[in-house]
Amino acid sequence: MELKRSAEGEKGFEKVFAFLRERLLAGSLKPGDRLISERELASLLGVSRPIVREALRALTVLGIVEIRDRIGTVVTRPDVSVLNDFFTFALAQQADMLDDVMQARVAIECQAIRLACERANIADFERLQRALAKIGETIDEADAGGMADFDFHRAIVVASHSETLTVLHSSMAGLLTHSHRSRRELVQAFPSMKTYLIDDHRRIFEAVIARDPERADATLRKHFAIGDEYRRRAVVGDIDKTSASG
Amino acid sequence: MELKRSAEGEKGFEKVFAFLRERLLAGSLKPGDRLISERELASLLGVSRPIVREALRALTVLGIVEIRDRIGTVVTRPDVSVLNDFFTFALAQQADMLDDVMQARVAIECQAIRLACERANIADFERLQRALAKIGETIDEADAGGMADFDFHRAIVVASHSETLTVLHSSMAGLLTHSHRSRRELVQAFPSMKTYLIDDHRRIFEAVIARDPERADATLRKHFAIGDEYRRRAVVGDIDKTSASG
DNA sequence: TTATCATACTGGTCTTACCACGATCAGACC
DNA sequence: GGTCTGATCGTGGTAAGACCAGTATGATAA
Repeated sequence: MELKRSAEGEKGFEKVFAFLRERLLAGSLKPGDRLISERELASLLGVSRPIVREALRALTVLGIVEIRDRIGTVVTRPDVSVLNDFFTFALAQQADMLDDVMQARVAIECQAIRLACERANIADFERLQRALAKIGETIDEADAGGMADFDFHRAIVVASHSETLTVLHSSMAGLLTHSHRSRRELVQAFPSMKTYLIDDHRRIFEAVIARDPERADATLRKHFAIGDEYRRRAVVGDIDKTSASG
Repeated sequence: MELKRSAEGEKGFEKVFAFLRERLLAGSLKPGDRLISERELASLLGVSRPIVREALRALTVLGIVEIRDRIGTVVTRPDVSVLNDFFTFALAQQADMLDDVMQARVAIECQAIRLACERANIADFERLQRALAKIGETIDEADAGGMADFDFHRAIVVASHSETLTVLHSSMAGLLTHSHRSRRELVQAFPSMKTYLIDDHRRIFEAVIARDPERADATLRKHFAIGDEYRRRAVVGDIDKTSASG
């Protein structure tokens, strides 16, 4: 009983969580490792099994460990789903967050495309090219078109070879997929969007090929701005077909 | 046939979690609301209290609810700590992620400063000015200097008035604080860093004041690039300072 | 009316116990 | 001797009941 006070009032759950976090952060617990059993952990830290399970469950939702039924608890590589969950909940309670998330997406992609200009390899180029072609093929389809659009943008982020940027971008994917689709549905309303979508993405692609970060960033940024403009026009019902691109 | 098992194999925890998620996503549970007690929830869903606590704990680490001792469980506004925890763990298991996180930070800040140029108000300007002054005052102190540096950058993000960008930036704060400090420790080694730090931040400030997104972005980006350069030089030993006691 | 206190909550935790299944190894069979 | 089989043990998954320590609230006493 007296050993419990290992760290100033840590209250059971905190104790277990801190214990595991320590090992995980210190690196003594690495992905693939199997934790000791819940019972051992419980007796080791002087807490009950339910408390241990609370801590393990907490680490599970954080994507740090995975509880395998009748097998044990193993450390996993950090997973994106946490961020997905978070954004899902966050968005549900703050609908106005969508614009915010969009801003974050722009941030991530514009940085990613700069890195992509430096780091992209042949495979990345090919993936981008395929995505670009797909955009042209599916220009008249809302669903497939939105998918192709998203794939292209994801290819940019992947080409940055930055795990963190990819993770962040993916975490917003769920939310933005909807955005992509609704944008695609505007194609029928704005014929000029076809050229906008195709030409813009082609210009972006070319900038990456040219390995010109500034141009790529600027082009991508303008691409987003024009997309916003279209959406704005759709909202106010200002249906026309002027210019585009630019 | 039993109602308990009618929920398509949902295994207790999943059942509770799904139940709460449903309410949270549907909006019937909003921030500030107090959930029913654990005991009620348990009997309502036909599970035991420890299971309910697992689910509540899961929501807690996701920053969705807050369990208040002897008060109850209340729904909170989405909190940053989730992302903090995630990035902390993720980084611990992938040390090479630090550079990646830095890239993400650059992404967030460069986007934030663009928004700040549009949205910043007087209070934001004042906060930036104070942070700028602080940087000058603490130029010779590693700890306080690093703090002032970070405060300035945080002020930029805050001035963007974007919740998501702020959240993301904050989530990387913990990791990057260390980076800031070590960078500050280079000041003694590179006297030229003093002018770099002061002048750069002043130029960034001025660009925001001028509400010039392009210039602000470019200046901030250059600021980061120069910082990288200093760090690179320090790594290759292009200096000869008190190499010990680092 | 006010102040005090008993009581019925709340969450926080522990304990014990059972289940179903995977892993393992001993023994039986080939 | 080698292989297959099966019982046992350990694992996670869960239930039920109990206790503690505070809080909130109401009733009672001043």
